[in-house]
Amino acid sequence: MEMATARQRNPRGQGDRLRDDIIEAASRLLADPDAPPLSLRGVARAAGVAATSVYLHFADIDSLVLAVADRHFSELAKLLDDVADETAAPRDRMLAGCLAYCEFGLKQQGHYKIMFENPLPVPPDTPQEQAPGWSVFKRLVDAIAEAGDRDAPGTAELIWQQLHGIVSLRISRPRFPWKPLAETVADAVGHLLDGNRGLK
Amino acid sequence: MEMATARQRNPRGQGDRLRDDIIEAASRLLADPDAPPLSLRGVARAAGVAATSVYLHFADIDSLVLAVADRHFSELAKLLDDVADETAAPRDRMLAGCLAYCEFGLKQQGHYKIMFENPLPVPPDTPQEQAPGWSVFKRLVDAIAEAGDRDAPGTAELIWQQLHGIVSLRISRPRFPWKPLAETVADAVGHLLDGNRGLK
DNA sequence: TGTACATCAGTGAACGCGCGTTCACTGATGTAC
DNA sequence: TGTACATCAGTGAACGCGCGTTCACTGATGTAC
Repeated sequence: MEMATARQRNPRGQGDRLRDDIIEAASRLLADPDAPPLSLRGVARAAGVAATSVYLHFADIDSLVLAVADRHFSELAKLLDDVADETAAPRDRMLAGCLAYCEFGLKQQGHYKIMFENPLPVPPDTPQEQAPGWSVFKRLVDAIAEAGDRDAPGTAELIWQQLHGIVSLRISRPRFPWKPLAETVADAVGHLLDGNRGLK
Repeated sequence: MEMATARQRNPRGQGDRLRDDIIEAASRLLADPDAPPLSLRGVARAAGVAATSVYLHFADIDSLVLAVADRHFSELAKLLDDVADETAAPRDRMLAGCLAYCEFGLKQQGHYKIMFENPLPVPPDTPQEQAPGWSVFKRLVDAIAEAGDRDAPGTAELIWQQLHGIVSLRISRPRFPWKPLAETVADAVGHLLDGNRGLK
């Protein structure tokens, strides 16, 4: 029964603010990685609004989930940019980005699952560069290229898969005696980067 | 409306056969990675049995899901043993096991998700060695040790995470232009094994 | 040999609940004349 | 300046459905005497 405090109606011309509130509410509900599947009525309840009001902004829950995911992809991209700005050496910058990715996933487990653990309901003819999360992957490729790797796209593919495994398994196996996160990430990336030709 | 053909009642003393049929039916429903959440009534329907009959063998769906997962963990362990028996050289054997793990996950996407993509409803005081999937992880550690790695548990942790990422992302991003599976696995494992100290 | 009884392997009706979706409605705020 | 009307930002009742769970029940098969 997580009712929001009573809303007052938005002023004229600002009806879109409800859209934000609904995304916010859905995001709150999805934060719990073990949350039951999102329901339209549940979201409306959490947003403090009539069930039917959700229809004013979203055709169905799928497009709402997509909007939530989009929001968090932007958030993650911004986070990665911030981290990159704070680090000078390209290789350290790349590593810091990888660690930040994992920390984001482990702090926001429910959101991470929405973003990366099932196919998002995107139209089937969407080009890769507009696929959800593309901007995040692109940042990884660029960081790896700047770190001097001779096959940045290939290495990025490997490293992304490694990082995702690190996050995903720690979410699904919280009781496994994992090594400390920073150590694991540094170790894994160190091995995968540029074939580890004695660079480390 | 996927009704099974009409059942006849099991003979006396063989009531446990329904238990198997229910697990079978649930497994069938869970094979689809995009299947809606398992429902008790759905399983009963698929097993061709009254909804209440599920209670004769399972207290709730959680324990049914656990039974399904257990079954597939055994199946995967056996598969890995079979693969190991067919390969002589320790390093090749290890690599073949890794590839088999990924192929299993990609062929049985729904089951893989149940097994590895969320915490299974196991009692919180279960020791690691009885955690679901432990036997699979143990096989990986052993295979890595036999391949001559000097830190088999540590390397196994890294490789497991890598393999899981490979499978999980290919399930959730089916339209991403992934490299061929065997190539990716060989490449990743080659880098991670024993610090890749020029062994390859 | 018969027969009463216990057990086993399920069934079927009924309940209350939350869900997605529809439809007509409300009431404040702006705009045209 | 007044007033009719349009628009905007939602609401509330109602529907049919599938769900988990309860409860008393059925009917075949074995067992005791």
